[in-house]
Formats: sequence, C-alpha cells, structure tokens
Amino acid sequence: MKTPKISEAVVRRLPVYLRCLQLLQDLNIRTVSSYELGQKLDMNPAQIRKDLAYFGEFGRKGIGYEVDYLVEKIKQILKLDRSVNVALVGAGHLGIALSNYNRYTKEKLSIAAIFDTDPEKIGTLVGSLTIQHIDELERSVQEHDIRIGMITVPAPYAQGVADRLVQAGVKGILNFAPVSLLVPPDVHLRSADVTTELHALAYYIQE
Amino acid sequence: MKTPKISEAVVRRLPVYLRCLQLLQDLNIRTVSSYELGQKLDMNPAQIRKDLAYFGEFGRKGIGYEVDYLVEKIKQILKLDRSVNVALVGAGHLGIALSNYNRYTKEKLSIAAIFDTDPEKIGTLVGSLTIQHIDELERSVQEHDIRIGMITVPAPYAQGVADRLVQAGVKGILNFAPVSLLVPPDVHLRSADVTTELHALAYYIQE
DNA sequence: TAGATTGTTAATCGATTAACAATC
DNA sequence: TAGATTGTTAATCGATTAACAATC
Repeated sequence: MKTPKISEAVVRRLPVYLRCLQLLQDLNIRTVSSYELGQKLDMNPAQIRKDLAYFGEFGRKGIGYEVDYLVEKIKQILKLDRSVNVALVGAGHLGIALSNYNRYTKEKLSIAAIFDTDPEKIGTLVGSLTIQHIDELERSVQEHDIRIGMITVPAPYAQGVADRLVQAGVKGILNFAPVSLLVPPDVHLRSADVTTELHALAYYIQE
Repeated sequence: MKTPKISEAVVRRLPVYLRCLQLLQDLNIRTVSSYELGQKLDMNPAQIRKDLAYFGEFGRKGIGYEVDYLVEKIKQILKLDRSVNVALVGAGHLGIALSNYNRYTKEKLSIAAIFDTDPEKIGTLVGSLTIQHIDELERSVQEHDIRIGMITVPAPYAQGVADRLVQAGVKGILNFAPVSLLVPPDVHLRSADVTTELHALAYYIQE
C-alpha cells in the first residue's frame, strides 16, 4: 500500500464508497463491479477503479470487487480500523444533535469529550458524556488522545476554539460555525456549515 | 452580467467571499483588495479576482473592491436578494438544531416549513413554525413556493423523502442523512453528512 | 508621477475519462 | 473458449496560478 500523492478529492470519495459497500454488506451481496458502484453513486466507473488502484489491487479482473474485503481495505486506508477520538466543542442544539451521531454504531471513530463554557451546562450528561468546561480541553485532549475537533460554537468564538484545539495537538478540525477559520498547514480543516451550502444551492434554483 | 459557464467550484466559493465581506462591513471597512481577501481566506488572490470577473467588473484598478457594493453584487449573483423558501424534512435533534439557523438574521433565505411523521411531534411548534405531517409536503411546497429541501431523516428514509421533494418541484436538496441519494439531473444535490466528513479527516490524522 | 491593483490572457497544473491489454 | 471486468496508460478536459497591460 504505497501512496504516491493522493489528492483530497480521492480521499473525500473513499468514505462514499465505504458507505455504499456497507449497504451492500447488509444485503448480503458478495461481489460488486465498478460499473454497478458507479450506477448506485452516479459516478464514472473508471474513476472508482482509479481511486481504489492508488492504494492497491483490490479487485479481480472479470469478477469485480469482493465487498467484505473492500470494506476492510477502505477502513484500513482511512484509518478507521483503529480508534479515533473526537472532541466536540459547543453543547448547543447542533452540538447535542451531533453528539449522538454514532451512539448506535460500533465505529471506532467516536466522540470522547464535549465542552462548553455555560455554567448551566457543565456537569450535565449528554448520552454517556459529561459536558466539561472548555478549560479542561488541553488536559482532556492529552488524556484521551483526541485527534479531531468538531466546532459547534457561535461564529465569533470559533477561531479562538480552533486555536486552542490546534494548541492542544488536534490534527483535524470540522467546523460548523459560519466563519472561515485559519489553521496551520499541518492541521486539516473542513467546513461543514449550512449557510454556505444553502447559499451555493440558491444560485442554482433560478427558473 | 453574462454567465459563460460557471463551475461548481466557483459557485461554492462565492458564499465564502460574501461571509468575509459581511464581516468587513461590520468593521466599517470600505474597501478591500483581492490580496487582503486572500490573506483572510487563505486563498490565491488571482483566483478571487477571476471568480468575481466571471460575473462582471466589480473592482477598481489601483483601489480594490468597494465592500458594500461587492456584497450586493454577490447577493444578486447567488439570488439571495429575493426570498428563497426552504423546507426541512425531519424534526429530530439535527432538524431542530438547523431550524433556527437564521432565526436572528434578516436573510431572505429562510425555512418556511418543517415536516415529520411522528404523531407526537406533529402540531408542535419549533420557533414560529408548526411541524406538519409529511403528507402536507406537496401542498406546502406549492403554497410557499419552496425551492430547496433539507433532509434530516434517518438514512433509510432519505431517498424516499428526496423523491417526494423532487416530485413536489423542489430544485435543490441539502442532504444530512448518511446515504448517497439519486436525483434527476435538473435537481441540485449537496451532501452535508458528518460521517463522510469525519471519515475523510481520519485519513489525515496519522502521525 | 509612482505605486497599487484590477481584469484577463497564457502557462501550468491536476483531475477525469476513455481505451485497452491483461486476465479471471 | 467467450464474456466480463480490472488496472493502467494515454487523451481529454477543466481548474488554478502566474504574469502583465491597463488604469485608478
């Protein structure tokens, strides 16, 4: 499994393949071709084959891909085969909604700590986690080996939270606040705010 | 304002520029250069200029862009200068969290209706909106001229909801369910699910 | 005028798609 | 064997960046 130079576009598609394959697993489907995957995902089969081929030879000519095997391989590639701990900063409505995102799955990627500043909320239980004061962030990141931070605080506080997450050693940030953040080049930042998505959709809905 | 052939990448960046410019407005900053914007957004200034130039000549050589004017222009381009109604399907935690996303802004893009199937929830108020049964969807889309649908139902129901939204005449869908949806080519679909984002981030957090 | 910055063309870079030999 | 489908190279397509004349 050598990695010549994987583009972000490729990495972003792997979870999509994974999800589709897991659905096939539930249906007890053993084997799938890039053509069939392409149909289900509305994608070009050549692209799917090429994406997978960056990481190894996972298929069999004339047959296709063995679903179980490919699921395992993609999990390995994405590092979802080992535990990945996530911190959630901001226990508002959105934070609470996201906090139970994998409560019912056996994923190794999971939320390990929740933070806020509101004294009313601190000490409160959300699922099995106690909301902690944000001053516990640095200690907690160390303690739980947290690698990813999710930011669901109001926009004006988001950059400050990002700075603290980076300082604490987090390597990936998923930002839900409607603001553009700046982080060092070694930290991976993804934006997931509704506003931007809706504004982009608005462009396309003219008659 | 002629539009030769605008790529999705360009459209996705416009809301980011808009948000940054609105922040500058709050600071009473009158004028900004593509270089300064690039600094704030960690982007190449040439790209910003080129993106904007697709839609017109908004800047002044030697000066830069007038902030207020550019805000208005981008709003026009994105069609945020007229009202855009959104339907939210799925009044779970995430749906409720998203429902008040613009409660405190004066945006013309706003959520006009909320749907669910749970009898316990129907009739309940969320902000100023009453949760309706999903069978009201088609009628409500007509009545409120709804153009965009946001899907926050459990994954197994998401495709069914998408089909109904499309059937009802919606032209844009923002899907939060962790599943790949298929829609006709004239409907614009964006995925906003946390799972995919976190899985992609997991790839980058190896040591 | 000198300095700054746009709009735009040309050059570069990268990503997607088509095609096909290899092979199950 | 014949048909199917991969992995991969080559061709195409599109997006980003650099450079610079125009001009405020």
